[in-house]
Parts: sequence; C-alpha cells; structure tokens
Amino acid sequence: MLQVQEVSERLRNRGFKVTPQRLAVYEALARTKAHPRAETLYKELRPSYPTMSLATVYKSLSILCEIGLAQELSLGEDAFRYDADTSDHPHVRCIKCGRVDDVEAIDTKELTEEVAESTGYRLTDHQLYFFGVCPECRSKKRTLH
Amino acid sequence: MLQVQEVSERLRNRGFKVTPQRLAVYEALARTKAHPRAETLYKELRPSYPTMSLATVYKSLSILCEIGLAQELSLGEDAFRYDADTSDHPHVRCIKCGRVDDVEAIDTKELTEEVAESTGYRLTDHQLYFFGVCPECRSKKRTLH
DNA sequence: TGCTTAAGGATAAACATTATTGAAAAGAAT
DNA sequence: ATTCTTTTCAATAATGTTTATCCTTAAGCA
Repeated sequence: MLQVQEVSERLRNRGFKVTPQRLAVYEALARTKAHPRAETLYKELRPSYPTMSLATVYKSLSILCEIGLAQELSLGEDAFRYDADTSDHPHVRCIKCGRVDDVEAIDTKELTEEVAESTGYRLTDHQLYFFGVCPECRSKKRTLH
Repeated sequence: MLQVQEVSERLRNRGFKVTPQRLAVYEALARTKAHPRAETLYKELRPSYPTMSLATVYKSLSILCEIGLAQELSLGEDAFRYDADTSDHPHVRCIKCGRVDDVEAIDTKELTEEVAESTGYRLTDHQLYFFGVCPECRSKKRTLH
C-alpha cells in the first residue's frame, strides 16, 4: 500500500491531476484484500464522500490501472473486480461463496516462457484464474453432510 | 469436433431437447478457432437460420457450456468469447489486432498442484490468459517503422 | 397422431460500463 | 492571494451485453 505522496506523484508524472476522489479510491482499494467491484467501492466511499459519483469511481479505477497502481480482474462474473496489488500473482475464486483470494508464492516465469515459445507472441502480461472451493466452504460442507 | 450424433446424445442425456438451433450453434462454434462472441455466431448463422434469435444463441451456448461441449472465455473484453475445445489449454490475446489463439502443449498440472497447496482450495477448474503481440502484428510493425 | 412440456422468437428489461455536459476544483502563472 | 486555463466532478443519459418475459412452436413420447 503506497503512501498518499507516492500516489500523488505517480498521478502528476503521468499527466493526471491529483484529486481527493482519486486518492480515496486508491486508499479504499489498497486497504482491502477482497478484490471489490466498482459498485462495492462506491458504497464504501459514500459515507466519507457523499457527493462521489459511481462514474468517478470507474474513471479513477481506469486511471489507476493505466498508471500501474491497480489491475482489473475478469473472472467471468458480470462485473470486473479490482486489485491494488499489481504484483504478478494468480487469483482463485470460490465457486460456493464467491470470494476471490490472491495466490502467493507462485513462480510463473517458466510457464510464460513456454507460452511465448509455443505461440510466437511477444508477451506483455497474463492473468491466471483458478476456481474451486475455499477452505471455509470445505469445512462447512463437512459439518453439514 | 464431435459428430451430430454425439452432441445429440449428450444433450438428451442431460435432459435437454435436441434442436436444429442447438446443433447449429455447436457446429458453428466447433468449426472455427477464432473464439467468437455470441453476436458473431449469430451473424454467421443468420443466412442458414434466418429466424434464429440472438437469445437462442446465448441460451444454446449456456447449455453447451453446462454439458461440457464448450467453454466461456473472459478475457477482459466487453463480451464473452466461446470455445468448443474444452481441453485444458491456455489462451493468448493479441493487444494489437484482438485475435485470440489457443496455447497448445502446455502442462498445467504442476502449476495447479502448487496453487492448491498454497491456497488450501479444492480446485475444480482454471483459466489461463496471456496477452501480447501476435507474430503477424510483430512482423507488420517491423516493416512499417 | 395427439399430448405434454420444453424451446424458440421477438421484444423488453436488467445490468455494468461509458459518454456527455455544465459546474467546480486543481495547478500554474501573475 | 488572484486570475486563468484546463481537467475533473457529478448527474444523467446512452450504449452494449446478457437475461427475463411471454406467447407460439416444435421435440419427445405414448
């Protein structure tokens, strides 16, 4: 989670103005590990920023992604999710409760090289999504039987 | 690409009726490697099936996915893409021309095991997406400069 | 062939996301 | 500080994809 000063500098350097709304969207996103949707962030920010518009949340997220302070997740749901952790890590979604978690400590270098070699593409990015049942839902199911 | 008889049987076995529309959607999808959207399939089918509705294409695709004859791709675009090849393979999208290709001959078993171990999830599925510049666009760029 | 029920077609609706527009605020120069 | 220029905000309309509705039609089966 970056400091306000770093986020501000990053915005300015890329030609975007620094506004309270953009900083607030970044902070709300960076504070959580829940990979929220735009709508969720909007509702979360509303108490502190009663005049903030949903369109502003979308616009801010778009800019944050553009300047490398966030990434967009496309997990096959009806809406995108967002993550302020832009490090190269896969995501996993529970098909029971819908939660999305980070997958840590996975080295994707070898896989990427194999794909580049196999396809002839010059690769710039990737998104790895896994689906299954999370530990919590697994234990729930066991106790219910 | 499965035969009509096999598709019909699969539909019947899962309690779905066999209709010309569903067979046509499967055939159109299985014939191509372009990973089309619903809209694209709709336009492609229209000459042969003038009365087919776009809603029917969507419903057919949904059923095909449910019975394991197709899969839905969520590549971060504004619409889903579909693939009749349900084997476990990654996809790669060209950020210049937008084409989506299959990635073949990649073993994802080890990666999946690592993720399962790291997260504690019981994994059921995954989608691996790569992004970059395809060989055609790479050579185009080189000749232009 | 007729019966039952699911499926198709046409269309409206729902939903997420983007574009538009006038007012307000940010950043720079004075 | 003040003014000026330009971007951004908020509100709302618009867009485009996907889903639901509703009535008609066709599939499966006795």
